[in-house]
Amino acid sequence: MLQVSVLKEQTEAVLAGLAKRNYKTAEADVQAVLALDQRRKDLQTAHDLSQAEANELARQIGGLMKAGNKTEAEALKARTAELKQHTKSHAEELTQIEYALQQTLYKLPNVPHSSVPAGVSADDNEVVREVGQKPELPAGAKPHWDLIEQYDIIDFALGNKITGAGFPVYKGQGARLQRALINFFLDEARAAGYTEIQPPILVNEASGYGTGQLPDKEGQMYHATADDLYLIPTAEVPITNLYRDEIVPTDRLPIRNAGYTPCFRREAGSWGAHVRGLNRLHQFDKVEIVQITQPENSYEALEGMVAHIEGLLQKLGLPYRVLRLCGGDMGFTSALTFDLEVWSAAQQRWLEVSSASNFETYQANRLKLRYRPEIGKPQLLHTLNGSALALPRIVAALLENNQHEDGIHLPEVLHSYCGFSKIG
RNA sequence: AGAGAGGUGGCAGAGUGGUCGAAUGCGACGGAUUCGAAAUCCGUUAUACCUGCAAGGGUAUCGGGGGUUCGAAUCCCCCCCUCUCUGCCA
Repeated sequence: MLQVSVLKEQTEAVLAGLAKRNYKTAEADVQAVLALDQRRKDLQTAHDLSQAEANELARQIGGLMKAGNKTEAEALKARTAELKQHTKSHAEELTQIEYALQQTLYKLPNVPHSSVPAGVSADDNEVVREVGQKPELPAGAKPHWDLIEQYDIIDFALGNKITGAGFPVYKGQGARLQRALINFFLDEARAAGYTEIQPPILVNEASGYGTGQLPDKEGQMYHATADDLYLIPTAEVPITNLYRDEIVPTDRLPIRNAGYTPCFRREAGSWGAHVRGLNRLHQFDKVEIVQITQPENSYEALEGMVAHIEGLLQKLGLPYRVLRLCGGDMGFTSALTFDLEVWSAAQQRWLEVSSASNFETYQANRLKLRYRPEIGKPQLLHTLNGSALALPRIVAALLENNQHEDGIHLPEVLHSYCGFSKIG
Protein backbone atom coordinates (compact mmCIF):
# COMPACT_ATOMS: atom_id res chain seq x y z
CA MET A 1 0.00 0.00 0.00
CA LEU A 2 1.00 3.59 -0.45
CA GLN A 3 2.80 5.41 2.32
CA VAL A 4 0.89 8.13 4.10
CA SER A 5 4.01 10.31 4.07
CA VAL A 6 4.11 10.12 0.28
CA LEU A 7 0.43 10.95 -0.03
CA LYS A 8 1.01 13.93 2.18
CA GLU A 9 4.19 15.28 0.66
CA GLN A 10 3.53 14.49 -2.99
CA THR A 11 -0.23 14.72 -3.21
CA GLU A 12 -0.33 16.23 -6.70
CA ALA A 13 2.06 13.67 -8.16
CA VAL A 14 0.07 10.82 -6.62
CA LEU A 15 -3.21 12.15 -7.98
CA ALA A 16 -1.70 12.62 -11.44
CA GLY A 17 -0.42 9.04 -11.30
CA LEU A 18 -3.71 7.57 -10.18
CA ALA A 19 -5.46 9.49 -12.96
CA LYS A 20 -3.44 7.39 -15.44
CA ARG A 21 -5.13 4.36 -13.95
CA ASN A 22 -8.52 6.01 -14.36
CA TYR A 23 -8.97 5.60 -10.64
CA LYS A 24 -12.07 7.68 -10.12
CA THR A 25 -12.19 8.40 -6.41
CA ALA A 26 -8.50 9.22 -6.00
CA GLU A 27 -9.04 12.79 -4.85
CA ALA A 28 -11.62 11.84 -2.23
CA ASP A 29 -9.65 8.82 -1.01
CA VAL A 30 -6.41 10.72 -0.66
CA GLN A 31 -8.14 13.52 1.21
CA ALA A 32 -9.77 10.93 3.45
CA VAL A 33 -6.38 9.40 4.23
CA LEU A 34 -4.89 12.75 5.12
CA ALA A 35 -7.85 13.68 7.34
CA LEU A 36 -7.83 10.31 9.08
CA ASP A 37 -4.11 10.52 9.61
CA GLN A 38 -4.42 13.95 11.20
CA ARG A 39 -7.16 12.68 13.47
CA ARG A 40 -5.02 9.67 14.32
CA LYS A 41 -2.14 11.93 15.37
CA ASP A 42 -4.36 14.10 17.55
CA LEU A 43 -5.79 11.07 19.26
CA GLN A 44 -2.39 9.50 19.69
CA THR A 45 -1.11 12.64 21.38
CA ALA A 46 -4.10 12.83 23.72
CA HIS A 47 -3.88 9.13 24.47
CA ASP A 48 -0.16 9.29 25.20
CA LEU A 49 -0.65 12.21 27.56
CA SER A 50 -3.32 10.54 29.67
CA GLN A 51 -1.37 7.31 29.62
CA ALA A 52 1.71 9.16 30.85
CA GLU A 53 -0.29 10.64 33.69
CA ALA A 54 -1.71 7.25 34.60
CA ASN A 55 1.77 5.77 34.64
CA GLU A 56 2.96 8.56 36.93
CA LEU A 57 0.04 8.03 39.31
CA ALA A 58 0.65 4.31 39.43
CA ARG A 59 4.24 5.02 40.35
CA GLN A 60 3.16 7.34 43.16
CA ILE A 61 0.62 4.86 44.46
CA GLY A 62 3.28 2.20 44.43
CA GLY A 63 5.52 4.42 46.54
CA LEU A 64 2.73 5.19 49.00
CA MET A 65 1.76 1.55 49.37
CA LYS A 66 5.34 0.66 50.12
CA ALA A 67 5.48 3.41 52.73
CA GLY A 68 2.26 2.05 54.21
CA ASN A 69 0.35 5.25 53.47
CA LYS A 70 -2.94 3.63 52.44
CA THR A 71 -5.17 6.67 52.83
CA GLU A 72 -3.26 8.82 50.37
CA ALA A 73 -2.98 5.94 47.98
CA GLU A 74 -6.74 5.53 47.96
CA ALA A 75 -7.13 9.24 47.25
CA LEU A 76 -4.95 8.96 44.16
CA LYS A 77 -6.88 5.95 42.94
CA ALA A 78 -9.92 8.14 42.53
CA ARG A 79 -8.06 10.19 39.92
CA THR A 80 -6.93 7.10 38.04
CA ALA A 81 -10.52 5.93 37.65
CA GLU A 82 -11.31 9.20 35.92
CA LEU A 83 -8.25 8.94 33.69
CA LYS A 84 -9.24 5.45 32.69
CA GLN A 85 -12.41 6.75 31.11
CA HIS A 86 -10.42 9.13 28.92
CA THR A 87 -7.82 6.57 28.00
CA LYS A 88 -10.44 4.03 27.10
CA SER A 89 -12.45 6.32 24.85
CA HIS A 90 -9.27 7.58 23.15
CA ALA A 91 -8.09 4.04 22.60
CA GLU A 92 -11.42 2.98 21.15
CA GLU A 93 -11.60 5.87 18.73
CA LEU A 94 -7.96 5.36 17.83
CA THR A 95 -8.67 1.75 16.90
CA GLN A 96 -11.59 2.83 14.75
CA ILE A 97 -9.61 5.56 13.01
CA GLU A 98 -6.68 3.25 12.37
CA TYR A 99 -9.01 0.67 10.88
CA ALA A 100 -10.66 3.24 8.63
CA LEU A 101 -7.25 4.53 7.57
CA GLN A 102 -6.10 1.02 6.78
CA GLN A 103 -9.20 0.28 4.73
CA THR A 104 -8.83 3.48 2.73
CA LEU A 105 -5.17 2.75 2.06
CA TYR A 106 -6.06 -0.76 0.87
CA LYS A 107 -8.38 0.78 -1.71
CA LEU A 108 -5.64 2.83 -3.32
CA PRO A 109 -3.67 1.13 -6.10
CA ASN A 110 0.01 1.80 -6.69
CA VAL A 111 1.10 4.99 -8.42
CA PRO A 112 2.29 4.19 -11.96
CA HIS A 113 5.87 4.91 -12.99
CA SER A 114 6.33 7.99 -15.18
CA SER A 115 6.92 5.80 -18.26
CA VAL A 116 3.51 4.12 -17.98
CA PRO A 117 1.26 5.22 -20.83
CA ALA A 118 -2.24 6.44 -20.10
CA GLY A 119 -4.99 4.13 -21.30
CA VAL A 120 -8.04 2.19 -20.32
CA SER A 121 -7.59 -1.32 -21.70
CA ALA A 122 -5.18 -3.82 -23.22
CA ASP A 123 -5.62 -2.00 -26.55
CA ASP A 124 -3.70 0.94 -25.12
CA ASN A 125 -0.61 -1.03 -24.13
CA GLU A 126 2.60 0.05 -25.81
CA VAL A 127 4.39 -2.52 -27.97
CA VAL A 128 8.02 -2.04 -26.99
CA ARG A 129 9.44 -4.55 -29.46
CA GLU A 130 8.58 -7.61 -31.46
CA VAL A 131 11.20 -10.31 -31.88
CA GLY A 132 11.36 -13.41 -34.07
CA GLN A 133 9.70 -14.65 -37.24
CA LYS A 134 6.12 -15.85 -37.14
CA PRO A 135 6.15 -19.31 -38.72
CA GLU A 136 4.24 -20.19 -41.89
CA LEU A 137 2.10 -23.15 -41.01
CA PRO A 138 1.30 -25.89 -43.48
CA ALA A 139 -2.25 -26.19 -44.83
CA GLY A 140 -4.48 -27.98 -42.33
CA ALA A 141 -2.53 -26.76 -39.32
CA LYS A 142 -4.34 -27.36 -36.06
CA PRO A 143 -4.79 -25.40 -32.87
CA HIS A 144 -3.12 -26.97 -29.85
CA TRP A 145 -6.35 -28.40 -28.43
CA ASP A 146 -6.60 -30.62 -31.47
CA LEU A 147 -2.90 -31.48 -31.40
CA ILE A 148 -2.97 -32.63 -27.79
CA GLU A 149 -5.78 -35.01 -28.65
CA GLN A 150 -4.07 -36.23 -31.78
CA TYR A 151 -0.88 -37.07 -29.88
CA ASP A 152 -2.70 -37.99 -26.64
CA ILE A 153 -0.46 -35.89 -24.43
CA ILE A 154 -2.96 -33.80 -22.43
CA ASP A 155 -6.38 -34.98 -21.37
CA PHE A 156 -9.04 -32.49 -20.33
CA ALA A 157 -11.81 -35.07 -20.02
CA LEU A 158 -9.84 -37.03 -17.44
CA GLY A 159 -9.13 -33.89 -15.45
CA ASN A 160 -12.81 -33.15 -15.61
CA LYS A 161 -13.60 -36.53 -14.19
CA ILE A 162 -11.27 -36.43 -11.24
CA THR A 163 -11.40 -32.71 -10.44
CA GLY A 164 -13.22 -30.39 -12.77
CA ALA A 165 -12.88 -28.08 -15.76
CA GLY A 166 -9.54 -26.35 -16.05
CA PHE A 167 -7.51 -29.10 -14.42
CA PRO A 168 -5.87 -30.97 -17.28
CA VAL A 169 -4.04 -34.28 -16.96
CA TYR A 170 -0.66 -34.43 -18.69
CA LYS A 171 0.26 -37.83 -20.03
CA GLY A 172 3.35 -39.49 -21.45
CA GLN A 173 5.31 -37.07 -23.60
CA GLY A 174 3.01 -34.30 -22.40
CA ALA A 175 3.98 -34.90 -18.78
CA ARG A 176 7.65 -35.24 -19.70
CA LEU A 177 7.52 -31.99 -21.62
CA GLN A 178 6.15 -30.21 -18.54
CA ARG A 179 8.93 -31.57 -16.39
CA ALA A 180 11.51 -30.68 -19.02
CA LEU A 181 10.33 -27.08 -19.23
CA ILE A 182 10.34 -26.67 -15.46
CA ASN A 183 13.90 -27.99 -15.24
CA PHE A 184 15.04 -25.88 -18.17
CA PHE A 185 13.58 -22.71 -16.65
CA LEU A 186 15.02 -23.42 -13.20
CA ASP A 187 18.47 -24.19 -14.62
CA GLU A 188 18.43 -20.98 -16.62
CA ALA A 189 17.40 -18.99 -13.56
CA ARG A 190 20.19 -20.50 -11.52
CA ALA A 191 22.68 -19.70 -14.24
CA ALA A 192 21.44 -16.10 -14.14
CA GLY A 193 22.17 -15.88 -10.42
CA TYR A 194 18.84 -16.74 -8.87
CA THR A 195 18.65 -18.98 -5.81
CA GLU A 196 16.18 -21.82 -6.19
CA ILE A 197 13.41 -21.89 -3.62
CA GLN A 198 10.80 -24.56 -3.07
CA PRO A 199 8.08 -22.86 -1.05
CA PRO A 200 4.78 -24.08 0.41
CA ILE A 201 1.90 -23.73 -1.99
CA LEU A 202 -0.60 -22.97 0.74
CA VAL A 203 -0.20 -19.64 2.52
CA ASN A 204 -1.87 -17.97 5.45
CA GLU A 205 -3.96 -14.84 5.40
CA ALA A 206 -1.12 -12.54 6.45
CA SER A 207 0.86 -13.61 3.39
CA GLY A 208 -2.11 -12.87 1.15
CA TYR A 209 -2.21 -9.35 2.53
CA GLY A 210 1.55 -8.99 2.31
CA THR A 211 1.77 -9.21 -1.45
CA GLY A 212 -1.62 -7.64 -2.10
CA GLN A 213 -3.78 -10.58 -3.16
CA LEU A 214 -5.92 -9.76 -0.15
CA PRO A 215 -8.19 -8.00 0.23
CA ASP A 216 -8.23 -7.02 -3.44
CA LYS A 217 -8.57 -10.45 -5.08
CA GLU A 218 -10.23 -12.43 -2.35
CA GLY A 219 -12.45 -14.39 -4.72
CA GLN A 220 -9.62 -15.34 -7.05
CA MET A 221 -7.83 -17.66 -4.68
CA TYR A 222 -8.90 -21.11 -3.57
CA HIS A 223 -9.49 -20.95 0.16
CA ALA A 224 -9.04 -24.02 2.36
CA THR A 225 -11.44 -22.81 5.02
CA ALA A 226 -10.93 -25.65 7.49
CA ASP A 227 -7.41 -24.35 8.10
CA ASP A 228 -7.88 -20.83 6.76
CA LEU A 229 -5.15 -21.24 4.18
CA TYR A 230 -5.05 -20.12 0.57
CA LEU A 231 -3.73 -22.02 -2.44
CA ILE A 232 -1.18 -19.75 -4.06
CA PRO A 233 -2.08 -18.09 -7.39
CA THR A 234 1.65 -17.58 -8.03
CA ALA A 235 4.96 -18.36 -6.32
CA GLU A 236 5.34 -14.61 -5.87
CA VAL A 237 3.20 -14.89 -2.75
CA PRO A 238 5.28 -17.32 -0.67
CA ILE A 239 8.66 -16.29 -2.08
CA THR A 240 8.16 -12.58 -1.44
CA ASN A 241 6.54 -13.20 1.96
CA LEU A 242 9.69 -15.04 3.01
CA TYR A 243 10.97 -11.55 3.84
CA ARG A 244 7.90 -10.19 5.61
CA ASP A 245 8.79 -8.25 8.78
CA GLU A 246 12.48 -8.36 7.98
CA ILE A 247 15.21 -5.79 8.03
CA VAL A 248 17.51 -7.31 5.43
CA PRO A 249 21.26 -6.74 5.90
CA THR A 250 22.57 -4.62 3.03
CA ASP A 251 25.23 -7.16 2.09
CA ARG A 252 22.50 -9.66 1.27
CA LEU A 253 20.93 -7.35 -1.30
CA PRO A 254 19.77 -7.66 -3.94
CA ILE A 255 17.83 -10.81 -3.18
CA ARG A 256 17.29 -12.91 -6.30
CA ASN A 257 15.09 -15.98 -5.91
CA ALA A 258 13.45 -18.35 -8.33
CA GLY A 259 10.94 -21.07 -7.67
CA TYR A 260 8.73 -23.54 -9.44
CA THR A 261 5.22 -24.08 -8.10
CA PRO A 262 1.86 -25.09 -9.39
CA CYS A 263 -0.45 -22.07 -9.39
CA PHE A 264 -4.15 -22.08 -8.61
CA ARG A 265 -6.65 -19.55 -9.84
CA ARG A 266 -10.39 -19.66 -9.57
CA GLU A 267 -10.74 -17.31 -12.54
CA ALA A 268 -14.24 -16.55 -11.38
CA GLY A 269 -16.18 -14.85 -14.10
CA SER A 270 -13.41 -14.85 -16.66
CA TRP A 271 -14.42 -17.83 -18.77
CA GLY A 272 -15.72 -17.25 -22.23
CA ALA A 273 -14.33 -17.00 -25.72
CA HIS A 274 -10.59 -17.51 -26.19
CA VAL A 275 -10.19 -19.79 -23.22
CA ARG A 276 -10.13 -23.09 -25.03
CA GLY A 277 -7.46 -25.65 -24.39
CA LEU A 278 -4.46 -24.42 -22.46
CA ASN A 279 -5.27 -20.75 -22.79
CA ARG A 280 -6.74 -20.49 -19.31
CA LEU A 281 -6.61 -23.04 -16.50
CA HIS A 282 -7.40 -23.33 -12.82
CA GLN A 283 -4.12 -25.08 -12.13
CA PHE A 284 -0.93 -24.55 -14.05
CA ASP A 285 2.82 -24.71 -13.60
CA LYS A 286 5.05 -21.70 -13.46
CA VAL A 287 8.61 -20.76 -12.63
CA GLU A 288 8.73 -17.35 -11.00
CA ILE A 289 11.67 -15.04 -10.44
CA VAL A 290 11.61 -12.58 -7.56
CA GLN A 291 13.98 -9.75 -6.72
CA ILE A 292 14.23 -7.50 -3.71
CA THR A 293 16.44 -4.47 -4.21
CA GLN A 294 17.34 -1.11 -2.83
CA PRO A 295 15.14 1.59 -4.32
CA GLU A 296 17.80 3.08 -6.57
CA ASN A 297 18.45 -0.26 -8.30
CA SER A 298 14.96 -1.57 -8.90
CA TYR A 299 14.39 -0.38 -12.45
CA GLU A 300 17.72 -1.72 -13.57
CA ALA A 301 16.69 -5.00 -11.95
CA LEU A 302 13.41 -4.98 -13.85
CA GLU A 303 15.28 -4.54 -17.14
CA GLY A 304 17.45 -7.49 -16.20
CA MET A 305 14.45 -9.66 -15.48
CA VAL A 306 12.83 -8.82 -18.81
CA ALA A 307 16.11 -9.59 -20.57
CA HIS A 308 16.28 -12.95 -18.81
CA ILE A 309 12.74 -13.83 -19.85
CA GLU A 310 13.42 -12.79 -23.44
CA GLY A 311 16.46 -15.06 -23.42
CA LEU A 312 14.25 -18.00 -22.52
CA LEU A 313 11.82 -17.27 -25.33
CA GLN A 314 14.65 -16.91 -27.80
CA LYS A 315 16.14 -20.24 -26.79
CA LEU A 316 12.74 -21.81 -27.28
CA GLY A 317 12.54 -20.23 -30.72
CA LEU A 318 9.20 -18.59 -30.04
CA PRO A 319 8.31 -15.27 -31.68
CA TYR A 320 7.33 -12.82 -28.99
CA ARG A 321 6.63 -9.22 -28.24
CA VAL A 322 7.19 -7.05 -25.19
CA LEU A 323 4.44 -4.76 -24.00
CA ARG A 324 4.59 -1.89 -21.60
CA LEU A 325 1.23 -2.01 -19.88
CA CYS A 326 -0.90 1.10 -19.79
CA GLY A 327 -2.33 2.54 -16.60
CA GLY A 328 -5.68 0.90 -17.15
CA ASP A 329 -4.33 -2.61 -17.74
CA MET A 330 -1.73 -2.75 -15.01
CA GLY A 331 -2.12 -4.82 -11.87
CA PHE A 332 -3.33 -3.12 -8.72
CA THR A 333 -0.02 -3.28 -6.89
CA SER A 334 2.38 -2.59 -9.75
CA ALA A 335 4.23 0.62 -10.63
CA LEU A 336 5.47 -0.66 -14.00
CA THR A 337 4.71 -3.92 -15.77
CA PHE A 338 6.07 -5.49 -18.92
CA ASP A 339 4.06 -8.31 -20.39
CA LEU A 340 5.65 -10.82 -22.74
CA GLU A 341 3.46 -12.53 -25.28
CA VAL A 342 4.28 -15.37 -27.63
CA TRP A 343 2.80 -15.84 -31.06
CA SER A 344 0.46 -18.77 -31.23
CA ALA A 345 0.53 -19.55 -34.91
CA ALA A 346 -2.59 -21.66 -35.31
CA GLN A 347 -4.77 -19.48 -33.13
CA GLN A 348 -3.24 -16.47 -34.87
CA ARG A 349 -3.02 -14.54 -31.65
CA TRP A 350 -0.58 -13.38 -29.00
CA LEU A 351 -0.62 -15.25 -25.69
CA GLU A 352 0.62 -13.70 -22.47
CA VAL A 353 3.28 -15.97 -20.96
CA SER A 354 4.97 -13.60 -18.57
CA SER A 355 4.40 -10.47 -16.61
CA ALA A 356 7.31 -8.68 -14.99
CA SER A 357 6.60 -5.94 -12.51
CA ASN A 358 8.25 -3.49 -10.19
CA PHE A 359 6.07 -2.85 -7.15
CA GLU A 360 8.47 -0.28 -5.72
CA THR A 361 7.56 0.05 -2.02
CA TYR A 362 3.89 -0.89 -2.42
CA GLN A 363 4.29 -4.48 -1.25
CA ALA A 364 7.26 -3.70 1.00
CA ASN A 365 5.12 -1.27 2.96
CA ARG A 366 2.60 -3.97 3.73
CA LEU A 367 5.31 -6.54 4.29
CA LYS A 368 7.33 -4.21 6.53
CA LEU A 369 10.28 -5.25 4.39
CA ARG A 370 13.19 -2.91 4.95
CA TYR A 371 16.94 -2.43 4.90
CA ARG A 372 19.23 -0.31 6.99
CA PRO A 373 20.87 2.48 5.04
CA GLU A 374 24.36 3.78 5.91
CA ILE A 375 22.79 6.58 7.90
CA GLY A 376 19.29 7.00 9.26
CA LYS A 377 16.33 4.79 9.94
CA PRO A 378 15.37 1.58 8.18
CA GLN A 379 13.91 2.20 4.71
CA LEU A 380 11.46 0.20 2.62
CA LEU A 381 12.93 -1.98 -0.11
CA HIS A 382 11.57 -2.49 -3.61
CA THR A 383 10.04 -5.82 -4.65
CA LEU A 384 9.85 -7.19 -8.18
CA ASN A 385 8.78 -10.37 -9.84
CA GLY A 386 8.25 -11.96 -13.20
CA SER A 387 7.14 -15.24 -14.71
CA ALA A 388 10.03 -17.15 -16.20
CA LEU A 389 7.87 -18.74 -17.43
CA ALA A 390 4.24 -19.87 -17.22
CA LEU A 391 4.01 -23.25 -18.90
CA PRO A 392 0.61 -23.83 -20.51
CA ARG A 393 0.69 -21.13 -23.14
CA ILE A 394 4.34 -21.88 -23.88
CA VAL A 395 3.27 -25.45 -24.55
CA ALA A 396 0.38 -24.22 -26.71
CA ALA A 397 2.72 -22.10 -28.82
CA LEU A 398 5.39 -24.81 -29.01
CA LEU A 399 2.82 -27.30 -30.28
CA GLU A 400 1.16 -25.01 -32.77
CA ASN A 401 4.26 -23.32 -34.15
CA ASN A 402 6.29 -26.49 -34.59
CA GLN A 403 3.72 -28.85 -36.08
CA HIS A 404 4.82 -30.89 -39.04
CA GLU A 405 3.56 -33.82 -41.04
CA ASP A 406 5.55 -36.23 -38.84
CA GLY A 407 4.88 -34.62 -35.49
CA ILE A 408 5.88 -31.71 -33.28
CA HIS A 409 9.55 -30.79 -33.64
CA LEU A 410 10.75 -29.52 -30.29
CA PRO A 411 13.39 -26.81 -30.01
CA GLU A 412 16.95 -28.08 -29.68
CA VAL A 413 17.39 -26.76 -26.16
CA LEU A 414 14.67 -29.09 -24.83
CA HIS A 415 15.90 -32.32 -26.42
CA SER A 416 18.15 -33.38 -23.59
CA TYR A 417 15.64 -32.25 -20.96
CA CYS A 418 12.83 -34.24 -22.58
CA GLY A 419 14.77 -37.23 -23.69
CA PHE A 420 13.11 -36.94 -27.11
CA SER A 421 13.13 -34.36 -29.88
CA LYS A 422 9.75 -34.93 -31.41
CA ILE A 423 6.21 -35.53 -30.25
CA GLY A 424 4.30 -38.03 -32.32
C1' A B 1 -4.59 -36.32 17.34
C1' G B 2 -3.60 -37.00 23.03
C1' A B 3 -0.32 -35.78 27.44
C1' G B 4 3.47 -32.68 29.33
C1' A B 5 7.01 -28.51 28.93
C1' G B 6 7.89 -23.95 26.90
C1' G B 7 7.69 -19.17 23.73
C1' U B 8 11.71 -12.76 26.91
C1' G B 9 16.17 -7.91 23.02
C1' G B 10 20.86 -10.10 16.98
C1' C B 11 21.82 -14.86 19.86
C1' A B 12 22.11 -17.31 24.77
C1' G B 13 19.57 -16.66 29.20
C1' A B 14 17.68 -14.30 34.27
C1' G B 15 13.34 -12.27 35.83
C1' U B 16 6.32 -14.94 39.27
C1' G B 17 2.50 -7.99 40.70
C1' G B 18 5.59 -2.09 41.77
C1' U B 19 10.20 2.71 38.91
C1' C B 20 11.54 -3.66 34.12
C1' G B 21 12.43 -1.90 27.60
C1' A B 22 13.93 -5.63 30.99
C1' A B 23 20.00 -8.44 34.90
C1' U B 24 24.06 -11.17 32.93
C1' G B 25 26.94 -13.36 28.98
C1' C B 26 28.09 -13.53 23.77
C1' G B 27 28.07 -10.92 19.31
C1' A B 28 28.21 -6.08 16.82
C1' C B 29 29.69 -0.86 16.75
C1' G B 30 32.65 3.47 18.74
C1' G B 31 36.83 4.76 21.83
C1' A B 32 41.32 3.91 25.09
C1' U B 33 45.75 0.90 25.20
C1' U B 34 49.26 -1.13 20.95
C1' C B 35 54.08 -0.22 15.79
C1' G B 36 49.74 -3.31 14.51
C1' A B 37 46.76 -7.19 16.40
C1' A B 38 45.01 -10.39 20.40
C1' A B 39 43.82 -9.76 25.40
C1' U B 40 42.05 -5.94 28.64
C1' C B 41 39.27 -1.49 29.93
C1' C B 42 35.32 2.40 28.90
C1' G B 43 30.96 3.49 26.23
C1' U B 44 26.98 2.39 22.75
C1' U B 45 23.65 -1.43 21.01
C1' A B 46 15.67 -2.69 19.03
C1' U B 47 11.12 -1.25 16.46
C1' A B 48 6.80 1.71 15.70
C1' C B 49 4.05 5.94 16.78
C1' C B 50 3.25 11.04 19.05
C1' U B 51 5.81 15.72 20.08
C1' G B 52 10.03 18.99 18.84
C1' C B 53 14.00 23.04 14.02
C1' A B 54 17.08 20.16 17.02
C1' A B 55 18.81 18.25 21.52
C1' G B 56 15.34 15.88 23.84
C1' G B 57 10.61 14.27 25.90
C1' G B 58 6.38 10.85 25.80
C1' U B 59 3.57 6.20 24.53
C1' A B 60 3.51 1.17 23.07
C1' U B 61 5.96 -3.52 22.26
C1' C B 62 8.62 -9.74 26.74
C1' G B 63 4.42 -15.28 20.59
C1' G B 64 -0.91 -12.88 19.20
C1' G B 65 -5.64 -11.16 21.23
C1' G B 66 -8.78 -10.17 25.45
C1' G B 67 -9.35 -9.67 30.93
C1' U B 68 -8.15 -8.66 36.37
C1' U B 69 -5.40 -4.48 38.92
C1' C B 70 -3.87 2.15 40.80
C1' G B 71 0.11 -0.82 38.43
C1' A B 72 1.21 -7.04 34.40
C1' A B 73 7.05 -10.03 31.18
C1' U B 74 4.93 -11.82 35.95
C1' C B 75 -2.12 -13.52 37.54
C1' C B 76 -6.75 -15.34 34.45
C1' C B 77 -9.16 -16.73 29.52
C1' C B 78 -8.84 -17.73 24.14
C1' C B 79 -5.69 -18.55 19.92
C1' C B 80 -0.94 -19.54 17.37
C1' C B 81 3.79 -21.75 17.40
C1' U B 82 8.05 -24.83 19.24
C1' C B 83 10.04 -29.05 21.94
C1' U B 84 9.51 -34.09 24.42
C1' C B 85 6.63 -38.57 24.84
C1' U B 86 2.49 -41.55 22.80
C1' G B 87 -0.50 -42.47 18.45
C1' C B 88 -0.86 -42.03 13.13
C1' C B 89 1.62 -41.49 8.57
C1' A B 90 4.42 -40.23 2.91
